Amino acid sequence: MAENTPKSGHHHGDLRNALVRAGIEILSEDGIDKLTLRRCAARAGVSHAAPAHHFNGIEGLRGAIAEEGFRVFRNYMLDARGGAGDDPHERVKAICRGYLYFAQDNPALFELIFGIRAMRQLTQTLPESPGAAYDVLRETCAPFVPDGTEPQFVEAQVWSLIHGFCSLFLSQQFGSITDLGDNLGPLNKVMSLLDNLPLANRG
Amino acid sequence: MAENTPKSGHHHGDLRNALVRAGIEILSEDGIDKLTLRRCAARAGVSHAAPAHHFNGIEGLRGAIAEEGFRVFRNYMLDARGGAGDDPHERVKAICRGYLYFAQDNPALFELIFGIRAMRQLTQTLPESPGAAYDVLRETCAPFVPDGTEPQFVEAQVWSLIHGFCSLFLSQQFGSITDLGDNLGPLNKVMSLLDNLPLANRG
DNA sequence: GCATCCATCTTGACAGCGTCAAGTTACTGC
DNA sequence: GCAGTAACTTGACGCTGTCAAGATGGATGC
Repeated sequence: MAENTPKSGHHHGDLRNALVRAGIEILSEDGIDKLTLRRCAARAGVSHAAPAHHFNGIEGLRGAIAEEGFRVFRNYMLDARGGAGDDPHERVKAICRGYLYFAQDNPALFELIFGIRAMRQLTQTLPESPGAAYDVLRETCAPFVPDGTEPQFVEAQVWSLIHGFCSLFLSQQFGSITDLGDNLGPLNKVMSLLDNLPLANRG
Repeated sequence: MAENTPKSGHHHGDLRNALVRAGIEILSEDGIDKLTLRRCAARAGVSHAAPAHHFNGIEGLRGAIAEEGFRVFRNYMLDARGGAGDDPHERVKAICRGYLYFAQDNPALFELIFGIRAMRQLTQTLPESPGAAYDVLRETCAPFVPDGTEPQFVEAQVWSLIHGFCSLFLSQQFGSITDLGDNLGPLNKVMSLLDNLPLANRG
């Protein structure tokens, strides 16, 4: 990332990436409420108005951080799926595990990229990042969509289930059944709804 | 509501409820970003610092509005379930329909009460309101939980599925398949995951 | 009937926020 | 070496939540 534009060394050199990095640090240390242009500026050691110049306002900064967030998110799913075998059901459950691990490890980042109005805006203004993450879902769900039919339905089933679970998990709605560190029991139980997902018989 | 404390007519008489009402109006007219203490004060015709006195800060105001939101939310589920018959699967799908209708009719209120950190806080500081709504889920899921076992698992399955669906719906992730006003096709398809939910055989 | 108390609400101030206009700095192209 | 321009600073503005201090007026005690 930092090697992307190393030679554009005007004053700071790589302020844009420094600000994104500062923002991610603030997110994980202080939470989403403390993610402000001025705090990012202070942490990067520049004036209070510098970030606005690079990102065209707070929404631009959040978008840039979200891009990085989607990249991390996608890697969580890919890593989890890499450890699964070839069984299609197992692969779906694997990306869901990655989804949950990402939420658990990066709660504020999850909130930033999956907040309702944030997500709506992101899919419109910079669709590539969520798109690349969605592709992982699409590939993994492919064995379940019959040839010639729309894939969105199966994808919506899987996505709704895991997204709802993670959102409720982060807001501590499963307090009594998910307060253990890596007890995946509740996740597995919820995900068992997908056990009956029929495989498409391909011609 | 207004009749709850009619006699405490000091200066304004019922400022607390007036502020909650103003807040709900602002939410539906201008969105969650515009819900501020000062705007509520202005709409209610009082000084800028009056709301803080009643609600002990912005979080208190949001909590009071959320209480009302949960009441409305619960009624949406009850209304939908009232129109369903006795079939347990149909009743579950009915409350999910109510869940979605609530989200559709009150997107900003949905965001207020179901935002991740908001929800976490609400279940701790004023658990009665979300609790009353949760009871509707619990009752409706009861036919699926075997005697003597924990009900949380089935509840988590249903809740995750519908909560995820509504969150993604509100953030327009199902754009191409849910842009019709009352086309419940996508919801029904996603909810069909629950068709195989086994009924508990009661002794 | 009157004094007192106190909850209710107002006023004024403060720091932090995003944003904008104007100015300064330093690299780049010629 | 000079002009042009991108990068960044400075200072100001209005809006936000919060706090301290003051004003108001109904309720209570006598």
